[in-house]
Amino acid sequence: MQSDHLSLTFSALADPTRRAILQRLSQGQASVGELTAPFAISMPAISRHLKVLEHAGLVVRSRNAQWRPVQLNATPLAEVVHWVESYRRHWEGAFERMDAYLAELQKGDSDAKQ
Amino acid sequence: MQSDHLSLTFSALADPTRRAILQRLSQGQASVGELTAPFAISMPAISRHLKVLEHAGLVVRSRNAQWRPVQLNATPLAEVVHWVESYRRHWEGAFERMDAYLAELQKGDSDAKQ
DNA sequence: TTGTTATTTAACAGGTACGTTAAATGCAGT
DNA sequence: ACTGCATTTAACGTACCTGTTAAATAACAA
Repeated sequence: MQSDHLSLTFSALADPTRRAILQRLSQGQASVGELTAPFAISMPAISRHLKVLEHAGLVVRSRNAQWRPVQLNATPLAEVVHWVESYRRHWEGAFERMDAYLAELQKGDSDAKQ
Repeated sequence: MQSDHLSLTFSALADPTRRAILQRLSQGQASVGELTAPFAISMPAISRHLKVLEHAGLVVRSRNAQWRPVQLNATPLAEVVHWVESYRRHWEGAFERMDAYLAELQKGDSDAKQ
């Protein structure tokens, strides 16, 4: 496992089950049982996923009797957005080039038809 | 390895060597040898990292004599930003609560001093 | 053809990820 | 203390990740 924070966050997000858990939590806190229900995997497996998310700082846990409610903490995602945003000009550049290319294609098309 | 695109992208980004490669490529295309130089790992290892990045669509490769130039393709990052942005209100909410908390602390502080 | 350079593939090792089932823990109620 | 419920930990298997070195491949140059 990586120790730098960004790697930790990205690898936590790299699993679709964990992203689904975050999505569920974006609607409010939930118990481990509630989080397990929608999936076809065992509760221990979900418990491990929660440990990964907690270690990445993406969820926080508390205690309420025998329940361990899980709550979303989205703050590490700000770091992700910051990192990704530094590449924005590159993907926007690529989209523009694609647009120009498609426009050129279309132009060539209508030229051909005339 | 995950097959859904977002998982593929996130796990490609979860490695600091691969992120460093992307950063280098944001300044222009490079050969495998050039990409290997700054790191303390072997060229086959870099070659494998490039395969992962290519599989995630984050780089594209071409051929020029015996060189295989690598070029950044940032378009998959648009998908990442889109996913992460849907959580923006959550982390901004958290920051606001933190600000309010700090303001409250400071207020309590100056009250105490008077 | 032969040699040189750039890169990839093969074969291997060690560590990590993710799932399972069974046992342990923690808390509440009787 | 005993029972029941929610959750975690333990033990295990399988597969994947990341690195290594040595061999294979591809393109050029003589």
